[in-house]
Amino acid sequence: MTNEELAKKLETLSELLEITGENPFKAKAYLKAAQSIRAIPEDIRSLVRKGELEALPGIGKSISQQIQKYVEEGRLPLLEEIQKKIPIEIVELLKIPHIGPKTAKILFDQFGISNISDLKEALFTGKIKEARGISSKTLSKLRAALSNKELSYERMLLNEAEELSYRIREFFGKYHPEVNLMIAGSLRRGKETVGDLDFLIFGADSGKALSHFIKRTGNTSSVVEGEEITRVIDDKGVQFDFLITTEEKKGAALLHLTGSKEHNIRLRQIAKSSGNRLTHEGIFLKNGKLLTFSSEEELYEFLGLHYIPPELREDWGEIEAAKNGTLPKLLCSKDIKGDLHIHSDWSDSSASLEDLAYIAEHMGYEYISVTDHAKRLMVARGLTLEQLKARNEAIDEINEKYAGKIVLLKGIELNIDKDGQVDYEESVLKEFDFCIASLHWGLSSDRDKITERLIKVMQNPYVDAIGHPTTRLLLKRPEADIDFERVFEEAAKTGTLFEINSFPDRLDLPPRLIRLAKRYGVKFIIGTDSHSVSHLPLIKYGVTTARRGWLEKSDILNTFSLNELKDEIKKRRIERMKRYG
DNA sequence: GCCGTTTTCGGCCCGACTGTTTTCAGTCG
Repeated sequence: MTNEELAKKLETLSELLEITGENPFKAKAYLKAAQSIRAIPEDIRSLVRKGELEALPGIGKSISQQIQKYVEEGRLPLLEEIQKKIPIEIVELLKIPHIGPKTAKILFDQFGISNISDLKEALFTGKIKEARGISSKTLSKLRAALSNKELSYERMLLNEAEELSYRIREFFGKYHPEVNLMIAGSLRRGKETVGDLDFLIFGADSGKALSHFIKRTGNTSSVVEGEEITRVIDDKGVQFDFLITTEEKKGAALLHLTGSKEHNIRLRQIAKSSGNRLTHEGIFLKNGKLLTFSSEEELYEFLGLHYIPPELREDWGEIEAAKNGTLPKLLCSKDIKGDLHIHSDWSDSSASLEDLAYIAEHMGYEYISVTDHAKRLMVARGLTLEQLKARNEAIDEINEKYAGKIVLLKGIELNIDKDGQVDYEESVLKEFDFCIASLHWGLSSDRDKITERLIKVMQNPYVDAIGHPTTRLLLKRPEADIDFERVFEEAAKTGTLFEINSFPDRLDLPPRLIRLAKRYGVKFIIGTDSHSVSHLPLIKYGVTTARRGWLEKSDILNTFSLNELKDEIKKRRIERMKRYG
């Protein structure tokens, strides 16, 4: 049982309450509770044990009791009660565009439809010809939505979303240079995965440019074209939202379209508490007069807040921090002095050492760490002792050739075996400048077992960092079940660094765990896990993820100069040797 | 159901767009 599982259950409960027509604010309360649980890094079971559930925002007496039952007996009493009235699976229907709680209720009441396959059958066999409360127009929209359903739900990885947004930019830049386009939404916040692309658009003939864009995407069946909002879904199912605004109003519009929704709600509450109304146009004062803002900075200032960078806008405490002036001074890309997780063609990358040196120098780095796979990872051509020796000599040669330009550190990516041991003896390990240890097998074994493996490996004096710690693959494989409270508590003692892996399908650690680790005093590195020279620029996604985890320059060891970095690694190894060696 | 530095009761973010229920409800972000 994980926080995520409980959050999903509470969300389902919230949706069922909406469908059954309960007090909508009660339904919202369950949704808020779900969000609260998803945002915290601590295991919900330990909060229940400590009796601290009600300290979470949006969780009061009643929901706390439900959660307690769930943790102790694996059931939510309210869910069981509602289940008697309506099948739980009906929440599936809400995923379909144009079906909300009211329409779902109508479908169930009038036709007994409670899942997608029932609905499909009913729609396509003509079982539903007319319904009270659902027009024939809506029915044909539903048919359209269901016939290409699998296309419309997918989320994109951050890099895919960014590349797509550049193509949209190019289109407008080429054909409509007079309009201004600004990227907003979850892409601007740097969220790990992106559902749709949001753009602000302003300037002369924005409407005309958008009509052109709609024609170009070709798919006109699902277009929404209003005065202010244009929505298009392309033939791959990707949704583009455009908000038309003006130069004077673009600050409020950008804030609105960037979100997150939860962040916006908090800001509107703040405006409201002083009698004003915050909308996408600006601030409506008590007397009805509209104040406009051409930048977000001015708007935050009006609300009495320091400027909040988009990456922090999740209502995870940033508003309180902006009020008190305690926002972090976030890390920047230019702070990074080197990439500490790179593979070469000595193992399974396509990049030669010389390629890497050349690119790294041109990226302005001071050093990189070549962390080829260690011998037990056969599929990735892990290095034998002989190969290792030869590779290290090759690194020495490159370092001589590039002296004064870039330094290649002799690194390795070790495999953590089932007992928390790694691939080589200490006599071999001590030759490396930098060792990352990663989990590559046994990812689905039970919580205690994986946790123990990590704790054991962190006690190895030469294991400097843990690579892609949760082992998640975004949109593919969930996080391994690991007790990170125990792991980070131990890491604070062992001085083990935690990687923020920049590869777009990993972005691992996730931000909520970064924040937990930081609370324990853990330090971090950012690595790309590059397997080709083209991967080195992916570091920016690692930086974004670190920013979403509220990290500052001093939290990340690869913002240090080479000498500082070496000293720090040495210091930490000596400390571990004293304790565990 | 939750919440409170004006409140333990009476609120709970805000608006665009659509379709149709000629004054508004439902969906969406």
